[in-house]
Amino acid sequence: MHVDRCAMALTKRCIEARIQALTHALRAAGLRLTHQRLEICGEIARTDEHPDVETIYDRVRARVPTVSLDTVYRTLALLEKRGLIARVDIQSGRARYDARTSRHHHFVCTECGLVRDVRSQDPAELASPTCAQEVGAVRSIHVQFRGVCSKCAARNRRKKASG
Amino acid sequence: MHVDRCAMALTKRCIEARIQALTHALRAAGLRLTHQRLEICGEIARTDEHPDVETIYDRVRARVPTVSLDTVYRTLALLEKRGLIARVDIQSGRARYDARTSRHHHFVCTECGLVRDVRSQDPAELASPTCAQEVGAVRSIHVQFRGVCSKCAARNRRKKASG
DNA sequence: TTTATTGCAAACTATTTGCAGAGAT
DNA sequence: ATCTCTGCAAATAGTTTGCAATAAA
Repeated sequence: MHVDRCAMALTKRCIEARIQALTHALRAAGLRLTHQRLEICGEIARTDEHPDVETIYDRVRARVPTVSLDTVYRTLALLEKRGLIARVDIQSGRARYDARTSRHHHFVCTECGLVRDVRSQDPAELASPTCAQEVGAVRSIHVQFRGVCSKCAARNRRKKASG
Repeated sequence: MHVDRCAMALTKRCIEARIQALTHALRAAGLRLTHQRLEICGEIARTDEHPDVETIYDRVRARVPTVSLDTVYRTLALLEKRGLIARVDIQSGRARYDARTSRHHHFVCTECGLVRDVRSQDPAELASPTCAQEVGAVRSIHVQFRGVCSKCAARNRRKKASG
């Protein structure tokens, strides 16, 4: 019997739990749980295919024909801001270029946008796991460490102290 | 004496080598080494701050006032296509959302855009290296394995066989 | 009732493309 | 001389925003 060690299947239980987590968090924050938001939460919770905004919009529209694309954008942004869902692919709408061709990672400051090269210390870290290899042929590995750079952290401390 | 084990300084030698690599590759490919392209290669080679297109444009314009933004875009795209420089941040101009909150990585198919969750096998893999910690406080780690999914690979094989 | 949320439309940002003329080989 | 490359301008894609109307609490 073949056991897929990498499978991360989505059970009904799991979907329900996700919807609960999303809706409860909204309520707890004193935000309104509108019909639209409920359906958007449902769609994002019920899939693992990392849909883009347009796709979620289309699916929600099948249930709520009057929903607007803007509302989908706003709701997803809201959920992301609260850490309830994650945005894949994009940091900002801006491409940045790097002439360094050797393998390395990037530290990205989420406040000022600073990008600094980070040498990978552990060579093994760069080996693509068998899970990824099962999905397809891995050509490159991109690692981003996101956080707040020391400059921004210092600025924040100053602001806090003075404010 | 403090030794920065993570420093990746850019020496004059290194910059020259980069420019050589870029310009030679263009020539070798039978492409024209225009004044504009030379300056763009120079700017991208001489920095490690991962400038965005607008920034490169501004810098090149200081030397070549008549250069257009389009040319900068086109040249960078050309260099990237040939694997001479790398694009950071962006896969496509499209955000995708993920309701899974547990730590995991992503396999991204560069042909069809498929995104699949990849469980990280090695827990140590997720530890942020001290190099990154020196730049700032790491809040999250994003790992993307880019390549061609098995479906696309199969389609490519079929196309090749029939064509 | 109150105030957050919605839908519309318009604005905005980053990027791409068609085309005629300029310039590298 | 040839044919790629450039600059212009317009188009496009994805996303955000202002505002009056709507609906959740």
